[in-house]
Amino acid sequence: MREDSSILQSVDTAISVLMSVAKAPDIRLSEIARNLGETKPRILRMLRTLEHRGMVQKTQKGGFRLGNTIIVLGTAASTQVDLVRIASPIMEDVGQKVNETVQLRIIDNSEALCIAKFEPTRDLRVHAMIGRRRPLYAGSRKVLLAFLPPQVQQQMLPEQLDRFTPRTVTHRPRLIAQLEAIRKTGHCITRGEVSEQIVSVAVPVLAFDGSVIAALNIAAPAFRTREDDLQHFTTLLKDAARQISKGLGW
Amino acid sequence: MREDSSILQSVDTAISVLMSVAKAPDIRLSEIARNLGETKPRILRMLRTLEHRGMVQKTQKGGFRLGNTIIVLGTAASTQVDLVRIASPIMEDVGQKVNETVQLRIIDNSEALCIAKFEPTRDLRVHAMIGRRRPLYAGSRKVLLAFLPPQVQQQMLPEQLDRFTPRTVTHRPRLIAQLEAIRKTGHCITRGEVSEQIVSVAVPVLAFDGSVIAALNIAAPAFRTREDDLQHFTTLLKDAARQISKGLGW
DNA sequence: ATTCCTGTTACATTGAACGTAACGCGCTAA
DNA sequence: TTAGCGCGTTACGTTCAATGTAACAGGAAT
Repeated sequence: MREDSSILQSVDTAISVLMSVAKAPDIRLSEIARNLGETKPRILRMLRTLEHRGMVQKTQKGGFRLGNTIIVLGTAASTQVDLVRIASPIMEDVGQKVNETVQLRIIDNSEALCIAKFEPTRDLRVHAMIGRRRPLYAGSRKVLLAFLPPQVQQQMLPEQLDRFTPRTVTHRPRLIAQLEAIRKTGHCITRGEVSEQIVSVAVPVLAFDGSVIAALNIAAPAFRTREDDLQHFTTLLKDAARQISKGLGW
Repeated sequence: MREDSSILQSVDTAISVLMSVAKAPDIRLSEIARNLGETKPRILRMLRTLEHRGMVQKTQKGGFRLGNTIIVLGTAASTQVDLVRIASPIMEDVGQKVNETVQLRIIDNSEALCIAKFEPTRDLRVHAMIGRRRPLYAGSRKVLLAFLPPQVQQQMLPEQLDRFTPRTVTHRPRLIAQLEAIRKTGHCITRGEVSEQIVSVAVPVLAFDGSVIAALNIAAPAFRTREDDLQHFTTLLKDAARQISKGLGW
């Protein structure tokens, strides 16, 4: 684990502070310091600086939460990141049609990171959350792995494949075989690999150069999803992914 | 202009770099350095650090734009900042009813800052933008000034009140008189003070302690807005503001 | 071939950022 | 009441992280 010398430590830990506040609203100075293993004066200086720029703000209780500047930056980011900007209306469209949850996920730091979502208004639905990270090997998000060179796949996978449910694939050769199947069919259907009673269909989204940059998926409660629904989902997703890829210049 | 000693300069300018990227997508390293009056190696280190954490990312052209981490933080901020979280659905509701643009603005750094918006789908509509800053004295956003102590009002106003249109109020005593009227009626209607042919109605939003923390407004093209529409807007806005204030604990 | 941009690296200097220690304050418990 | 413990905060002397300078390589335009 070589620390890159061209990284500014104070900026880096200021970002860590920001992430701490994002994760736990109303968090206190001391707790941030404890979590990050830093001294209180240091974190105090960080928070003062961040507050001065509106990145965080004090709450009535004396804790901290994210500030207005972050909202402004976040809005700007949504229009700047091509993938999110282009995919959002298309995801909305698919979501309305199937009345189920749609998510867009990318590989980030050897994990799957949700960067856009659509949730239907019905009472019982699969919950999705922008910013949530999950392992790459469990659930339909494994499409993200499928089209990578085998060597890179290995780097992305942890030593140990943790089990979430009885259906989680923790056997490496079995996973490799599944990836092969995904490459053949161009999509991935999983049932209850991460949460019981949830089925998910995912397809890859291609970047301008033809590489896989994201996975687009529909997740739904198993009890109301029949086999022909899954076929329908797959068709819709493949079409949507094609539109997104086209928007990205592929 | 004393520089506060408890502010970390490298973090502070890293935030400035972030703002530069937000303002101008695809901006290049050299341009950021030029705009901020910093050296290239310094900005290079900033960008490397920010990129390493996903706050910015390189574009195909070699420039920089905001990254995925900012999207994640922005989403978290929207749920953490009470004002935005509570106001959003209410604004949506008002916007649907009147089929015109609704905005929520706060005072930030002696300017009005838009932190939430609703835009109707119709072709001709008033454009709104989260993050846009405008002077406090022009247009219906002057409600933000109306309920401040006179001394603070003076601090918020620039030396010179710039003119946007023939209708912009640049005469200080006239502005003071208008603020008095706003305090009496509890709302503000302006016509073409910032852009010709746009009318705007705004009401104050009260925080948990009864202070004015935001202005909620509807902006519409003048030609399709009759006098009784404005009355209708005012009624809706006052009701919406009351709901938001209640949600904030007032 | 020359000029003028980029982005980048190397390195010696220095002051910004650091940790330690101590403080005041508001709790809760004794 | 007193003691204890957590909080946020301040002051200060030390030090190494961050800095600017200078020089470099590559590309585009002249």
